[in-house]
Amino acid sequence: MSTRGEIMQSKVLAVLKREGSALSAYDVLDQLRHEYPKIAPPTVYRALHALIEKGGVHRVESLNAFVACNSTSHEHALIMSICDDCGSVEENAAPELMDNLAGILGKTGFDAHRHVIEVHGVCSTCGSEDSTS
Amino acid sequence: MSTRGEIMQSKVLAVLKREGSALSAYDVLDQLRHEYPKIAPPTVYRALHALIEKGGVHRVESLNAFVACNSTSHEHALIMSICDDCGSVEENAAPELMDNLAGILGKTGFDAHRHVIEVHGVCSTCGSEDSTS
DNA sequence: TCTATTGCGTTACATTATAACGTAAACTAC
DNA sequence: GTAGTTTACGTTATAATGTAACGCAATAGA
Repeated sequence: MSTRGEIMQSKVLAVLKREGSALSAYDVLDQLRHEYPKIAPPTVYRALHALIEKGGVHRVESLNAFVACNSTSHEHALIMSICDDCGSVEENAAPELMDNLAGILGKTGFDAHRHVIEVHGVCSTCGSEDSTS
Repeated sequence: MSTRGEIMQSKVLAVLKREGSALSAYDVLDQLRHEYPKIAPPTVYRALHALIEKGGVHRVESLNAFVACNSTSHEHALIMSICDDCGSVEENAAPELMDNLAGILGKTGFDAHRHVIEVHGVCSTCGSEDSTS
């Protein structure tokens, strides 16, 4: 096990954790440039891919962005609630929903490998604020 | 009501329908170049956005691609099953699953506006084929 | 130490998507 | 029908996202 890549991975993860919201790979890149002025996209993407493998980071497909995993139990299929106001991303495990989904797809003969469940809307914090724009 | 944009929209939709699978905007562009040699990305994206508004086309977020809607009833929230072997995309309406999801999110105070439910895997056709690679 | 492996830095490029602007088509009113 | 308005088009340019490929350097194992 090489520990070589893990320095960069922990830096990337730290950046993502500092924000509660999803960041694009290039947002992460910009943050890391302070410490590593010559860093380039492949380095960031390599770290992100490794972190996704490990489950420490999730890709938000509908934003082309990345977010630190903050679910206590590392589920492999979860619901992501994305607030279009403030950008926050919440994770929810919902085993019954997954069972339900598996049932529906099972009937069609589809063999599911990966689930992307992303819900866009307004989080409770933003929703309860006065909408005095 | 201008009918002006609809010519291009119907061309784009025709291309997407000819394939059962998801196409990138640039795949569509290449197809249309036969008929419109000078067509450029904004034209295709404009048509795609209009078609998505109308419900004739869905965006596949996890592929950055587009697919013609083939569900009989135009549901506004559906499950897309994406075969990673052959690229085919199936739509399934699942009202109970949506209710289930709404229930889970309702408890968290999240107000859902748009659902992205995409399942990657292997379709029944590809799954039943001999895997003599 | 020697060697194999792995991931890094770097350059370059591929892919996906949009901004901005002038123009032409279609619609509206007269 | 013609003037004014709107709308989408074509065009150019560029932004944003993501990867291929290569040589090198660090680590691991013998």
